[in-house]
Amino acid sequence: MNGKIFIIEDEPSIIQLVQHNLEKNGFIVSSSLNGNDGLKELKKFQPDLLLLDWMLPDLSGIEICKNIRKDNSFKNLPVIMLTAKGEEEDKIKGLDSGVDDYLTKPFSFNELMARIKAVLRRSNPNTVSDNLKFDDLMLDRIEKRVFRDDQEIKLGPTEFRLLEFFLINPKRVYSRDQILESVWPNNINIESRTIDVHIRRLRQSVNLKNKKELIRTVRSSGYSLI
Amino acid sequence: MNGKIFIIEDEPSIIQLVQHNLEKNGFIVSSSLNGNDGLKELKKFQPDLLLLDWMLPDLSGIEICKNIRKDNSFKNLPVIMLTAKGEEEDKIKGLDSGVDDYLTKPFSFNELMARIKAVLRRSNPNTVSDNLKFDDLMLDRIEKRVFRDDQEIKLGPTEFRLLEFFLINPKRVYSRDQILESVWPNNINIESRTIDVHIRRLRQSVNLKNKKELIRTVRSSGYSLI
DNA sequence: TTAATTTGTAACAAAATTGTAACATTTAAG
DNA sequence: CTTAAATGTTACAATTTTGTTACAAATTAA
Repeated sequence: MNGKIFIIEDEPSIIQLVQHNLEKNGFIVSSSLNGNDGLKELKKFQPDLLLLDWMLPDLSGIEICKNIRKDNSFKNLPVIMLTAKGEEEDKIKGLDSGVDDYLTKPFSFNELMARIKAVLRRSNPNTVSDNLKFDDLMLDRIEKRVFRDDQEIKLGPTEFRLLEFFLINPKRVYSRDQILESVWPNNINIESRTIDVHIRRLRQSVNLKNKKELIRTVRSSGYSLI
Repeated sequence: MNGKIFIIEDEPSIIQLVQHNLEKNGFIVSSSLNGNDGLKELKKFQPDLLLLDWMLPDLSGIEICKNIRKDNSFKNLPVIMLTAKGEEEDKIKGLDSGVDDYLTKPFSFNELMARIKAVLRRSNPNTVSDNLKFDDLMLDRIEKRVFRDDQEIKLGPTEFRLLEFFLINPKRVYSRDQILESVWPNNINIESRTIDVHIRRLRQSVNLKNKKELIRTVRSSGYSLI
């Protein structure tokens, strides 16, 4: 992962948390605690993406966003807006002002990361290197391929999404409900037993001979990688 | 070749010659006849490279160059300076002001082209690719021809753009929506199934006998080269 | 203009994927 | 050991997705 991210956010603890984690993930990060400083710094920093707080001491996030869109050198700068709970009703307004995505506080860093990747992938594919690795397994989200060591593993769409899901937090145990919610398109109704079958299919593909089992069953809880 | 080049030059005949030839080579070109206009236009045009005449009616090329270097959004804009004979003694001064390369008038277009390529290759490699290659496939963007090994492949316009699109990021999987957005002129409405048919046509042309399949179908995701 | 090429879509064929049921096996508790 | 619950396995029909072909409309060349 590489690319520059700028943060405008008045809550120092959030800045610290996000900045630290983004840097750990290979991004170059800079930030401002208010809108006016932010707009100035932005010019110097030339980021690939902007994280923007909705409520700031001086300018609102929306005003900043509109400012940015007027400036030709930032015309296509992707913006992710951070909003506090209860501001949801304003979402549409925000989207109209040219925001690329939203995140409601409090959010998990993983969620933020996912949004950042998604947005960057659209605007500037080179900044996002998207390989998920675990043990001798490698999943390439861009080429949609999976390898174990150097041997390619062919997966169907659902198996791919399932493995992708596990790889984001390997080792973590997920219940069938959690898996269902994250891996299947929303509002779909399938039996929880169906997941077992897909796990079985995934296992069959992933467990090459002479390789150790990668998917763990946690009785009465769910599944995880191991 | 692709990329945007801006020219600031007060001699219309030179502009015409250079602009015309650059466009024939796939560049998008815009120009101004004096320094003040040029500086304004530059902002709008956001070029990948600037051709700058040394002597201009209002500002000197050097002044323009210094101006540009002060502006953060142009910090790394490559500049090639055009000088008339007899100004050589000033070359060093010019280089200090942040010019990337020089060309003494009169110059041949080929010479200019060589310098442009050299400079662009350093600053922005993606803009300098006359032909796209992948495996035994070669697409010449200038002559609009495609070869597999040495055998020419005739493609229709849409097939050509489609292949060109894939060749920029081969291996990467694109959804039908992404393909549609990038390969078809904006605001056009076609069914996503239509892409399948064009893929089929492209395959038929590209897959010569005894050659391996080059276009991969990724079920429920899209297509890529392979 | 006419002829030739290119393009988008519909319609059908083929292939891959999916969900579920039914049965088998394993596990944990008593 | 027996039993019940949870999970593994298999087969299969239904659905979804993609491939293929044909054709009329649109575009371009002659």
